[in-house]
Amino acid sequence: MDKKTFYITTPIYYPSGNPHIGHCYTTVACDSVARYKRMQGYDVMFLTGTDEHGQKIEEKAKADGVTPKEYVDVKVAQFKKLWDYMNISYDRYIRTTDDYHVKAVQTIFNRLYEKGYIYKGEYTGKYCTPCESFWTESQLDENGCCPECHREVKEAKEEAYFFKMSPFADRIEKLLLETDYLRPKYRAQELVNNFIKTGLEDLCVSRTSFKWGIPVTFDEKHVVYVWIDALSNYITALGYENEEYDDYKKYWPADVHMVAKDIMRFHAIIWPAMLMALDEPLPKHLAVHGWITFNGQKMSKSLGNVVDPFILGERYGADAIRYHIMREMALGADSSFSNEIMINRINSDLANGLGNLVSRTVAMADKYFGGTLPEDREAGEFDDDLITQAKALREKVDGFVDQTQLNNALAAIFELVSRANKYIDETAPWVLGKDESKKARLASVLYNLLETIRIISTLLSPFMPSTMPKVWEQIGADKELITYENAGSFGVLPADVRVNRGEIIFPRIDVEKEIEALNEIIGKNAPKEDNGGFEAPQQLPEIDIEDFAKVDIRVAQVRECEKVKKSKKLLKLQLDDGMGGRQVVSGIAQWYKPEDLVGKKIQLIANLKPVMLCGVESQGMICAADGKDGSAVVIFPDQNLPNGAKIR
RNA sequence: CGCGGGAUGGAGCAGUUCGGUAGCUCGUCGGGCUCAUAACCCGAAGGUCGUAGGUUCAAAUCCUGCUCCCGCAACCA
Repeated sequence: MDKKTFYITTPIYYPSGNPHIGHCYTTVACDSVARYKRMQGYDVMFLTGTDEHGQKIEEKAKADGVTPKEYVDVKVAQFKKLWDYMNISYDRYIRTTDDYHVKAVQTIFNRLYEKGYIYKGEYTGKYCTPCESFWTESQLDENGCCPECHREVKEAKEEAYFFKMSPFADRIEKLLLETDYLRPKYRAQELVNNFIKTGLEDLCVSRTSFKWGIPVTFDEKHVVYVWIDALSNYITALGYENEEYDDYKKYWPADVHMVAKDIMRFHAIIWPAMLMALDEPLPKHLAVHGWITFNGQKMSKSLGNVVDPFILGERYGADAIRYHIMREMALGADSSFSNEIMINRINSDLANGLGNLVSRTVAMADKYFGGTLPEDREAGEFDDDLITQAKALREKVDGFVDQTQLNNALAAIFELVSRANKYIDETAPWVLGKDESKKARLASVLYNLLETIRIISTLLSPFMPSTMPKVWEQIGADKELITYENAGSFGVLPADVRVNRGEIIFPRIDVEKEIEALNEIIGKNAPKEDNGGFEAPQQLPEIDIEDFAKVDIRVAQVRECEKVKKSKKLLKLQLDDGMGGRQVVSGIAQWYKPEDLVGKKIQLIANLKPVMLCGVESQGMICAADGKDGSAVVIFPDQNLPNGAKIR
């Protein structure tokens, strides 16, 4: 008799840096669902991995003076170390550099080509000759120039293979709007409006501008561009078109792909299109979650250090981190993360709520009965309410897990924790303890509490796998009693259950001291490691003095300044350049108000070819440095300089 | 008018689908209890639900205008 299967995946992460708390988010959630499903008796396949090709990796490796493979090997070890640390129970780890994956991708690519879904065409984009890089419109800087060197880019063409998307537009629209594939559903409208109604563009699936990728077998100068390489991991890892594994029939289609919202688009549109082209079944659900924001800002590499999961885990335990992440996470929405929020949550839910419940219950069993409950019982008035709620919990949690609403699942569990704490107050066991004739009643109360804790801890164990066994030890629950089946019934522990007082499960944390300690760690680590989060960009190729002489930089004074209406980044400046004045548009509106600039002297690149930005002409560019948080900082020359003075 | 999300007591959020006394967590204040990790339980204060109109017997909820914030606009979870 075959067990029902359940296949869940994380995205394959891009190892261009070290893993941070953001990566934990998706992975921990998937792990909890995977563990829950295993507990329910499913045959679970939980896949995670790394997406190891691409230009950025190639560059990073070069900068470090190693081969791309050497580079990713190191990073992958970091990822795996983090997953071990967070108790991630993945069944399989796929690397896109794995041999079997490479071959399978080539097969898939060839098949799509043979079917006529892939054709050779030309990729048109903005090309920066000095940097030898293509950029998309959105990657260009505020002046429409190369984001690396801020020089002008030009339209250029490159031979490339394309994947036809349009044949699948209708089916994808239906998938998004009429099925429950996408979670949360409300994002479907956005996708359809933005991408399908505007016409699905064919997708560039090969590149010739870098080498670190899977070669196209029939055209060796091309490598497979990210889509077909990365997305197909979900099936190659099961053995699709390869001999390494043989689980495709068993596990596909996936039950849940979990992703963060920034890659929703690829999983909501491109991935289904690929599968349709291959005539393979579509995954059942795509669960999209938001980002962890830190003090209102999106997580970034530099902030990643601030909430280094290893440091946090060391101080509070992996389970506490897991709990916080999942309790905070709502499907689709962002959730804020700060050390203070996390510590408060650990204190109120884990220490005060659950930990203390276990502690006081076990302590009373110990104190009044020497650790072993007598078998006499006497029911009382508050019992039914508690027992009913306890027995109903499993079904509630099941529902939320099936909807991948883990925050709600945890909320439901902790409602019962609250109920149990209240029950203690209602029944006042310490009063019963003083009256010899109430021993049977007291035993009932404590037994009911132990049973409630057993149910709670069983259902919580997929979320907090390393601490729940400690709870079982303390409440005297034998391992074989901890089952999903038993979590739905009351009265499982033996009547003469024996408890074992143990160490405190979730110690209370002193918020102020802890924040201080963390800040100290951050203070020590951050600047040393990376110059306050700032990485100096690579130096550009050498130029001679003639090249420099071509650039005409001058002092100019801002006469008037106003926002460009249609944009949020642009300011329109009227300058006195000593040559009759000119208008310049600059993308600094996020950091400067018009009144900050009026009257100031600035540095003007005077001979830059004029461009239209948001319908406004810009006859030059003003000099600004990149701040470490990505801001622009205008360089102001001395006020005494005459307008039009040359800078060299 | 590129697309979308949001604006609810001090903070963070739910409620808006199918209008009918505004709810949760944390925090604050008062009380209770003492088994427990200064934890637990009860109670209270605190919101004209961004703004201006409209529909209605009735609007946080439906419609319209406006303001502010945020995300996305093809490759960092």
